[in-house]
Amino acid sequence: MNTLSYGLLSLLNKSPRSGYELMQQIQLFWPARHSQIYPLLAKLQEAGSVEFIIVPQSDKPDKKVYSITQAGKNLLREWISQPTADPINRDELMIKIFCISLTNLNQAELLLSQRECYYRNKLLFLNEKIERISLLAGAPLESLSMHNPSFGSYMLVKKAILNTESNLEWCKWAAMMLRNS
Amino acid sequence: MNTLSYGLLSLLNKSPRSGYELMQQIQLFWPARHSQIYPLLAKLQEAGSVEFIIVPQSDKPDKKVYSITQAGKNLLREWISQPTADPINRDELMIKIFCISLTNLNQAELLLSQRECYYRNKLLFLNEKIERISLLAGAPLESLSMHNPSFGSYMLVKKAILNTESNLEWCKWAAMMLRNS
DNA sequence: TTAACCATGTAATCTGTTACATGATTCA
DNA sequence: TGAATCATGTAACAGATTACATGGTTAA
Repeated sequence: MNTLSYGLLSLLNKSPRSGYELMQQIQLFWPARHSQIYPLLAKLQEAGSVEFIIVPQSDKPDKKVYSITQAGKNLLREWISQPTADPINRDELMIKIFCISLTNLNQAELLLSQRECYYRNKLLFLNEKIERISLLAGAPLESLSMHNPSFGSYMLVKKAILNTESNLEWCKWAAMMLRNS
Repeated sequence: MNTLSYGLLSLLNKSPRSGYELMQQIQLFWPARHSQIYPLLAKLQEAGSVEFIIVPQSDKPDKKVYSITQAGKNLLREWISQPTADPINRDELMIKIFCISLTNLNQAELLLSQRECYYRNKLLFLNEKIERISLLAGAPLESLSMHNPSFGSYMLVKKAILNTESNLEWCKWAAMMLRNS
């Protein structure tokens, strides 16, 4: 059981999903490729933490829809009470910015504007996401209770939005610092 | 040449350092252990990107002090102009918060307060760091030019501070959301 | 007709963590 | 006396990425 396994269980704890859907939806809090997810799902199934049914589809390929078992829920609950590892952030851009004096102003401005664009798109995506959560929750988001099924998603997306906004702010500040050079 | 290698080169581009010092100083932008760094330094040296001298110390163990070579600088400069990978963030806490409804309010509040404490300490550390940069730079930080040797560090620490503040903000907001449950 | 999306899987490789190994100095 | 810091290295293992493999549908 590694962290990604718990991530998969946490999604399945909300509702049954296929491996493909899990792969798409876990990106926001634990980036992973399908080649990592499919073998883990098989292991979780062998261990009795999840089970699946094959759902035939006419327009698309058939899919395996996984559900969490009671054993899986217990595992997840136990894990929550164990010590939490520190967050890990790795960003190539910060290395490049750190030694930006090796290149010229244009290069530096390009790097920053590309990243600003990335964060802008991310914000658009996150705002769409929060609107979808709002519709699903059926209540004003600010008054959501911990037991509302949408609560977890809201907390997650809210954090992603705050972080992305602070990153955008930094991009603008950094570009300004460059222009004043 | 992987990203960590460029991270090491970017530090050596500022000034010569030992493997041990590199290990400590790279944590802020690319977390890595000494067991990853020492073999990479050996490879970089074989490739002619860095060189080292052994500096004997009386009170502490002798150390290898590495410097970047011209070839290393060229490598680094070329790398900056190549496409930049998206940033990667992984945080166990977000998985736990996502399925927090499995546990009780106390558990949830504990998780958040522990993380808040972590971010508070990080902020203290970063503020100390920025003061040291300020002393070193010998000029008001807000007017630092791109070619000042402290510019890169300032950009880096500034981003870390903005991010940590936004994370702290989220922690407080999330705790409030819980209390209103 | 070409690319994108849906859908699942395995193999090879690279990256990162934990553990093993050694040994001096300093501080509580 | 025991823990922490300085200092460098290797080995084993776990985690993550890229590439290989297959094949249908849909929209530009």
